[in-house]
Amino acid sequence: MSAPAYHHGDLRAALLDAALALLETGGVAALSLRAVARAAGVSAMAPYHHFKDRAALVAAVAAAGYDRLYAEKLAALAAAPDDPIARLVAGARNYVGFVIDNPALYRLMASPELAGRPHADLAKSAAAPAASLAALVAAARAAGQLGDAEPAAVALQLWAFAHGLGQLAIDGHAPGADVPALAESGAQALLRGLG
Amino acid sequence: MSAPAYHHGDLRAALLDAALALLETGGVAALSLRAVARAAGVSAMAPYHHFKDRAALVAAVAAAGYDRLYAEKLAALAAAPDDPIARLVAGARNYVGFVIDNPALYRLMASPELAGRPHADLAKSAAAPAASLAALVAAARAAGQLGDAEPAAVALQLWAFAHGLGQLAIDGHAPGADVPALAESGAQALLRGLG
DNA sequence: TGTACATCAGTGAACGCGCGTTCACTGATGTAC
DNA sequence: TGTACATCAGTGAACGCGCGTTCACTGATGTAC
Repeated sequence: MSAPAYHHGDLRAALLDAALALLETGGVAALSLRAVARAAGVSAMAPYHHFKDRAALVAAVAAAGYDRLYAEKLAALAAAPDDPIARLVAGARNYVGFVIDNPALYRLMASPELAGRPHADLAKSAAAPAASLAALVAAARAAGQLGDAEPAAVALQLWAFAHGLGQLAIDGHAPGADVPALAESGAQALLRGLG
Repeated sequence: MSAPAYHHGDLRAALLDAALALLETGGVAALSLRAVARAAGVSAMAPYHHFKDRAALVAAVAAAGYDRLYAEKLAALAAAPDDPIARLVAGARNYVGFVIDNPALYRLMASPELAGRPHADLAKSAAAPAASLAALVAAARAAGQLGDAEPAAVALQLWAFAHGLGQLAIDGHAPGADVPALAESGAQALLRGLG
């Protein structure tokens, strides 16, 4: 609780925190095992007791990102009282808000570096947001609010819009715009046009 | 014309070609000066006669990407006889097609690596697609096809949709989908809903 | 037409760097008896 | 309660790698006279 103990206590969590901080500072390129260890005040080898290799660390950071995205921005919508379309629109706004608040983390989550070979924990974490989107689209469809549009297609199109808008925003292509408002009006328009 | 000459002839173009090939093979990470030189069959130092440093090479590759995107996919739409909405929809389809055909190149073009400090040639090349989108939106607006929607917002929302759909597709999130068709129907719906 | 010479476009060796990862180790902790 | 010992979580030195970039160089080309 004072002098640095030999055993850290919760080094895994500390490494993930350090990785997140490095990520937002220097992007994915800054996410080296050595830098993370350094930032956590631990020897270069210590992370190997918690992560098989660099790829495992990167995947764990991304998985934590999906967990936060779902918990902070999407989970509440599943049980909200509003009608499905309104919840989808709110979801788009929230999603874009997450991207803007965590640019480097989101870029990592969407990075092709992870698309390579599959990582079990990551796949599980990434599935929650996708499932909540699919459920809302299905609910809207069941309520007759989407005409006869194909649910999987609607979900993909809505996701694409939110994903793209968030990326453009964090890449500096929407200077001065009220991006969350554009997320809402765009999602609304897309759903209306598809229905 | 036969034995490798001391003077290459057009090493700059050869280096850009080699860079493109490396990019599609191994992603941005594979785009090192040494690897490019190696692929072009030239010493590690030769590229420095054509590019100030690695960043300049990367920017030149991206600029070439924007040039191709505009020339192959967008330029013809400016003068096409169809009404503006139809041309915007076709532009979205073409844009997504480009992304799918050139995944690594597109990722580089959209990469934050380039957003850092500005590169004159790159900015010029990137401006052409943006300008053609803006012009089509303005034409649609003038033709009364977009109600009183704000043109800059419509352009950004449409771009976001195409950008996001392309990215999701190349990241493997649209397996089995007819992505260009989704680009069309989504753009159509978005524009209809916004107008 | 010939020659001198500046310039251009390449070479090749070398540097220092941060990286991922290996190896053999050691101190701290927990558990069986 | 005490002790033996397995296991866990850390250390620190060392490796080999590809990289960007520097330096001093050299062969090929083009131009002035």
